[in-house]
Amino acid sequence: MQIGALAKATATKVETVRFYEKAGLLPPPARTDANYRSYGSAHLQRLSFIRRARDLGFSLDAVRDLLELADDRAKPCGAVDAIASGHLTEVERKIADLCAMRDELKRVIGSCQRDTVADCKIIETLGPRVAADAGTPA
Amino acid sequence: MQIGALAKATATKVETVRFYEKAGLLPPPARTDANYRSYGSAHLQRLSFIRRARDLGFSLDAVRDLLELADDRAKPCGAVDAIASGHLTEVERKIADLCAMRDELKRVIGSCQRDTVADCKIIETLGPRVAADAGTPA
DNA sequence: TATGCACCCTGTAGCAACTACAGGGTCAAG
DNA sequence: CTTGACCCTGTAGTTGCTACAGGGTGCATA
Repeated sequence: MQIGALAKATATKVETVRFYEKAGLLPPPARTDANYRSYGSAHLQRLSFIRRARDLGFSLDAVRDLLELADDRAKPCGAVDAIASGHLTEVERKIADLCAMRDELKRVIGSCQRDTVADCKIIETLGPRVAADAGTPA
Repeated sequence: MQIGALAKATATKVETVRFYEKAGLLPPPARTDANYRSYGSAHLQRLSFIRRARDLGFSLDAVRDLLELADDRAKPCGAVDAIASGHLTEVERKIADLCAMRDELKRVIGSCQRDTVADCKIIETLGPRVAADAGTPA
């Protein structure tokens, strides 16, 4: 299987496959006489794993750790759980941050019904209407 | 006002202030004899504006556009609204994506009560249990 | 006066996680 | 035998900073 076929099978760009190899996530495959990468089903499985983990928002570092754990079937499952739970916490934090942004944006957008920037509540909210005194500017 | 004071007043790092200047968000201030940047209240206002917009998640490009609009008080307010609304849509999309991630993560994490990676549901979910056949691997 | 320290300067390199290109080689079909 | 689709390496770009390295400035204190 050439890199293009592997990429297509996993909905990944060819450049990204090579990037994962360089990043140490995907082991370097055998090469043909023409120096083309030649992949087998083990690579397909591994890249699928990487894609799924990335889709769940795991960082490349986390994916590397998960792959290492997955490779040693005797390792304790708790380590996997710890990575996933830590990531879940992080995702929940991001959601909370974004929800706060969303609420504030909605509040700000809803407050403006004027015509020009001079009266715009949005601009007003962003920059406090301090007297346009320059102090010691330029 | 020196760069350090401006930075402190806006909870910004000194390097970030210089970065905003290079990025064209903050106009270059006057310099002292020693070539130190010298800021006035106009700069303080502008940097505050930038910070607030950034806290709301606007990109630097969007902030640049907002600043341009804010500078011309005759401009129509609708342009501001368009930028903010577009950003709100984007934020809502991100929230939806993250919530989907969170739900899936919770599902996956909750499903595993085993001891080792061999039985771990999390790993199982990430890599489909295809027979560990290598096909034409290395 | 010296010297130490906090502050300032420029310019560049690094982070994540790719993506895109430049400038080539390979291979099968028409 | 040429066209096109594929492959190769290596580097630079993206966003929004952050962190140096390698200097200069300015004030207070011993």
